[in-house]
Amino acid sequence: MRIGELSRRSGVPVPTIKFYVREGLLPAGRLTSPNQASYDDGHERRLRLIRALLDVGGLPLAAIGEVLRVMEDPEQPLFDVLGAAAKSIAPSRGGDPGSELEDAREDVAELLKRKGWLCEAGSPGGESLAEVLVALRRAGHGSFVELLDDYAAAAEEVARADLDYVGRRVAREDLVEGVVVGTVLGEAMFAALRRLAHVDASARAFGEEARG
Amino acid sequence: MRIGELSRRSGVPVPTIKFYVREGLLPAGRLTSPNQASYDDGHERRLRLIRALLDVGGLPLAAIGEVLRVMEDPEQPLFDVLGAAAKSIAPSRGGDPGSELEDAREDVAELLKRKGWLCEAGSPGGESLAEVLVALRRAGHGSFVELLDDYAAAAEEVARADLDYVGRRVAREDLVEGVVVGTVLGEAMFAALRRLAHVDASARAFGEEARG
DNA sequence: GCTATCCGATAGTGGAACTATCTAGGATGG
DNA sequence: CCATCCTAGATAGTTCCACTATCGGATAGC
Repeated sequence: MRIGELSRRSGVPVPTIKFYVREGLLPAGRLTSPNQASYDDGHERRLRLIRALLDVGGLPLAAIGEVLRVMEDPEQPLFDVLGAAAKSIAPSRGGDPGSELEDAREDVAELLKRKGWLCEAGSPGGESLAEVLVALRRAGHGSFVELLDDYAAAAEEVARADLDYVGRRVAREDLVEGVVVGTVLGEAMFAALRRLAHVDASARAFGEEARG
Repeated sequence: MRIGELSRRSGVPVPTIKFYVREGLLPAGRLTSPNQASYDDGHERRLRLIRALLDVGGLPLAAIGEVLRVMEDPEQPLFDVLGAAAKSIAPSRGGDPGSELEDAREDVAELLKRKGWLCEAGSPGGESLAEVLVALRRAGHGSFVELLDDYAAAAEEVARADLDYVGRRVAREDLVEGVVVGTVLGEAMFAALRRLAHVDASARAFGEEARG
């Protein structure tokens, strides 16, 4: 197919497709003549993945590029694919390190020990968590961390479900994509469900009269 | 205190504070003379909240402004504060509505019925969820929705914990802030925990050798 | 009086994600 | 074989967002 059809099928404008090719997010089409190229289903699939990660996952294009590069490389151990997906999500906010972050990192390490989780506190997730704890304290809501254990228990459940999902895939390509999609879109899915659960929980707690 | 000290205490540059005042995110200081103003702890607190929502929550300033406006208005029912916080998070992506979204909305309605949740499918959370389902299907990972029920169960747990947290607050101001912080930063906290849980779960499933 | 700081206003910056335009060439129906 | 539309590749421009810089006065505190 030519770029016009790819655009029609995927819903992405032609100039945007060209832009993604320039940015290295999408492989160029196979040239059939100096100014004519053909695209296949792989391009369409890739394009849909990019849009999903961008629109729903909210990842910046640069992060999407990194994830795709790791995904594509068959040399990369699967473990690193998961790591890359996780790392790309982290907004990587900068700020003065300070002792607050140190304290938070210790809290994270304690949590991991308490739960017996097999991961280091220095991993991307651990760093993100420490940053969240710092932000909570700086915003005057340090007591929110009391919910850490409840949250962790729920996260464990979700992670089990996620792993079950990717475990069902056989081809490496599918598996890798499953990890990425699961990590990124799963986050959005859970966030939406959590908001719905909030509505339900507060309707039950405060009663229907709170709506009027 | 004057703006310089506010800046030092909060870690936000003076021009940025002025910018936030211009944008209506932060009330102006109390003028003590035509070109001199004084700021108090409330300003500092507000500033920390803005930075937390911006840096960790990733909310755009416009959304933060809306949330703050709802928070400040004592006329607003608490229920709406939660709604505003939830709505602001939704990335509000636009695209052709299509029948895909209709189908997804039905799936959401079915889920709510199945779980017996007291909320309408048309709420912000429901719309977000429907959009995620559409994105999953468009990306060729429609089977990921099989995890919906597991995710929903975990979301229920988290929501219970959240409500417990805000329920402990007495003053309306604190309560409202608790809702906002809980909604926004709680999401980031859970996301980080989920990534840690992924590492743990895959370490257990694939064994330690997967690291090398 | 002197220097650091401040107020308010206006204009400029840099990054992200496109979008527009242009040239030169190819595809295709009649 | 010609008119019309499509295409590749290149360059430049746009929009939005979150700041950041600069300026002309005025004030604080010694």
